[in-house]
Amino acid sequence: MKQAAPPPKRPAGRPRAFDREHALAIALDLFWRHGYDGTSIPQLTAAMGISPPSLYAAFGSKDALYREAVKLYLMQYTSFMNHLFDEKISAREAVERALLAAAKQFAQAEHAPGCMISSAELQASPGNEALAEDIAKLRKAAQHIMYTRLEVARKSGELPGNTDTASLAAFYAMISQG
Amino acid sequence: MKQAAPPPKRPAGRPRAFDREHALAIALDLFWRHGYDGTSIPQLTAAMGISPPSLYAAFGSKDALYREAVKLYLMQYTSFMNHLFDEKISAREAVERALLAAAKQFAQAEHAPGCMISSAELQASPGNEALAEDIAKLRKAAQHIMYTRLEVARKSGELPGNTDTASLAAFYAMISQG
DNA sequence: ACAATTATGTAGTGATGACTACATAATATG
DNA sequence: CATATTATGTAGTCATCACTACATAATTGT
Repeated sequence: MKQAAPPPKRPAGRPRAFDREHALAIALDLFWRHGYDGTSIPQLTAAMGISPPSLYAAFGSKDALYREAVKLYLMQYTSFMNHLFDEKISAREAVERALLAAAKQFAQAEHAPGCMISSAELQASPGNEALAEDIAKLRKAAQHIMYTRLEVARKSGELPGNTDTASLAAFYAMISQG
Repeated sequence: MKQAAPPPKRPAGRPRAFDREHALAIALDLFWRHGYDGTSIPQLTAAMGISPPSLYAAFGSKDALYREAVKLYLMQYTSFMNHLFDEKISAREAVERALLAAAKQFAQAEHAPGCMISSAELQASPGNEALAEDIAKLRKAAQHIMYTRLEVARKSGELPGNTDTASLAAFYAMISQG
């Protein structure tokens, strides 16, 4: 029970000496570029300008930091998927817009090339199997979104009834990740 | 000057106790699956059934072993590219056949999924820049082959004169690597 | 002022990486 | 048989990894 706590200004204790969000953005960039195993704690702390204990106090572990980076990645760089939920346009147009937006996104030079999720999947090394599986789930989820949209279109007669929507979704997913 | 050396049966010295080619094939499989950094010397020696000194005596270094594995990969698994040099069929058909053969190739369960070269490119970590650059060259070379074939078709009037062959080649390369 | 709490910096831990020194075994040639 | 040559096995080297123990500094609440 917090009693008479005004607006909780600060959580008490010594304040953090660096910007947590900025540090996370740096981690995202490095992980994106070099993968999980390819990015070392010394690299991260050097780029962030902090020491290992600060990193661990703020993020817990390398694994946890990576997961948070992926979360940020999904929030910032996969908004193009929203086109798929726009019911006011046809499925064909929705997919086309999503792919165009994705291409535009991934072509920007300020990011690392390619999709972080699909790149990460190939780099699975022993010891990080749990992480690799979670990443695989994410990729499959994205693919499932497109599959669902295509299924809706097929049932509404917009696509031929015998269209292989699963393959189509896989195909489009592949392209947007290339 | 070798004097009176019959057919050179054996090079003298203690004979190797394992099959070098078989060991190389194992290395290719591991590198393909887990990438350069993701494959450790203990992993390699364990899978080959030999000890580190034997590996180093036979292949020199991890870097050299990887390059040799890539060489084997190119010889064994990129023959589908040959369709592009078949002048008796149209460019469209050549590309189609190459893509189909590539898809069939990469779908086989006995190999690791995807293209070894393009997977490797994303895993570049500091310290292996030289290797990463060489791999990038290989990928660009493969892309250039397809580009050349399309250019021939364009100049011969088979494709519209304003076709963006470079983009087309990139597109097809992307798909075959997906 | 004092206690409680949280962050920081120095320095180090145990594990694992690529790679090798050294003695020894197995083959060729004289 | 002797010598040169090459491979093997044991064991270890040095670097780097993710992670942390510990003392200390900075803040909040009483």
